[in-house]
Amino acid sequence: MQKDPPGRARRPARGKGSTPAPELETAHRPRGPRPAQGRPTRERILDAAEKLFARRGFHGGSVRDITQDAGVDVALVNYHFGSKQALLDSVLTRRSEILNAERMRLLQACIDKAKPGLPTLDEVIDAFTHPLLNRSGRGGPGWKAYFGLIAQVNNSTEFGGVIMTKYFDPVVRVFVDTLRKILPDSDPRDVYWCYHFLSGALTLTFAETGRIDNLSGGLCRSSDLDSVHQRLVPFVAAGFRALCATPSRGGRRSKG
Amino acid sequence: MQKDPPGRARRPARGKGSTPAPELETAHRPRGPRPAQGRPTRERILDAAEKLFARRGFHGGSVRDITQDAGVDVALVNYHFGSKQALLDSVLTRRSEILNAERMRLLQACIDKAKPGLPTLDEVIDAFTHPLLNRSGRGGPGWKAYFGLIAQVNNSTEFGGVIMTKYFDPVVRVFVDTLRKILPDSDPRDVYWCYHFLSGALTLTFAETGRIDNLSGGLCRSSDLDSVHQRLVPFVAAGFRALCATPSRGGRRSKG
DNA sequence: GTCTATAAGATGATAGAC
DNA sequence: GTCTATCATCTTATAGAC
Repeated sequence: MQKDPPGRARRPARGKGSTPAPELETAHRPRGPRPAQGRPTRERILDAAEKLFARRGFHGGSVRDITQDAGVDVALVNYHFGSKQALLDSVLTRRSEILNAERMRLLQACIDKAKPGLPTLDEVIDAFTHPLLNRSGRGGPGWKAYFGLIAQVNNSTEFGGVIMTKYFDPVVRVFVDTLRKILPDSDPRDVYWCYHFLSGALTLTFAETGRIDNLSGGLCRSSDLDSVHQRLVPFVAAGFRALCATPSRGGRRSKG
Repeated sequence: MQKDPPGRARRPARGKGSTPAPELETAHRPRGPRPAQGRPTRERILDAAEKLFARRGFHGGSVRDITQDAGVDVALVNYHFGSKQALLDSVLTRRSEILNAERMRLLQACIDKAKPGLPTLDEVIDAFTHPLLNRSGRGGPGWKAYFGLIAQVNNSTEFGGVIMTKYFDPVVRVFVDTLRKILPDSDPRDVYWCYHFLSGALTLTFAETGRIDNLSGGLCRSSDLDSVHQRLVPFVAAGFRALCATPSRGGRRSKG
């Protein structure tokens, strides 16, 4: 139920092929000060929004901060995206599509490789986590910021349920279904809760808060995502095996 | 280095015994409209802040929203706490002290019980997680909101490192030290990372976003914290065992 | 597509009466 | 300890010139 911006197109049509040539300073541009660096305004805004939303949250990063960081005019957020909320949506969409495609590709690859059998638990968990941790660690500052934002969204009462569901759960369903095939005796509820634990452990990693650095006296570094990945996969796999190897009807382990 | 509020005490002295009697409407109060329900203004503000910070984040919950929800005047936040940031600090302190005390008590109890041996992994993890999940599930709406806030703070780039360290790491250190005694052959880095995974899985649970409800088609409910606890302890314990049973020098499992 | 200018209201914080 | 009133600034968003 968003207010409809009167008398103007919400999203200007944009042929994907018509991306402006990356020239720096040419002849006569009407007035524009900074479509600079050959990066289109739209992308500049997305980059800055990603960075500031990650740093200070959706409410903490203002449209003014964002446009200032992007080096473009304040009004251009509303011109290109329609509203601040719609800007957040665009930020999340941009990279989630890339990630979802890669995750599906990797999952399918390890399923195919194992045929006519099934892939191992570790292989599937790896296909699910590696695209994310790898890009956060090696994809550059944009990806790093994106995952920092995901970390906050996932744990947010306000956004967690809707946004994560919308952008990631289609792929998560395929992932969970595969896991259930590998763990045929499991109670489906156990599998879902194990996925939940994986999600929490993974997204806290994205936040790179530096807490573990302090806690461990420098032994561990938040930014060392390879070390995390090396450990996250066997940690989670062991958890899945502990809970999902048996049917566990009627509740496990009552306490007290 | 916060600005020093000129010419006024930042925190008015407050004898703990002098809590006003819980009368509803008596004779002649000078002008006050709502110290109502026998709940002191300070507490009313803390309750409302907790609720709104949990719902919309620190930046998303305004001082005006908070005081309106508390039914008190806007100016009273600055009178009682000095600033919005200081209000957040007070919100976090209030319940963390209770939790830390209970966690230490439970941990010590299971250490004593096991003497001259050591407690089990499951017992220690239970002592660490049960006070939180139990209060979130049965402590009432104030506790529920508090943990929702913790969920966001833990995954926040802005606050995660400083705030979690300040309020919880003293107890976490004791916890980790105990775990290392139980897992004498482990690489300390593995133990820290396992704690990190536990922290992520636990705090995502606090957020109760409803995502798992949707994903599981209603099989799991975010609000069913007993089910989570039942599974979290063995999940995490299995993860610890998988990683921390061996010294693992020189990095485990290289991938590709 | 980008700019200037501004609307219309929200924000954190303070001074001073009571 | 609580109120009224207000400050100075920031907020998202829009209208219209170029």
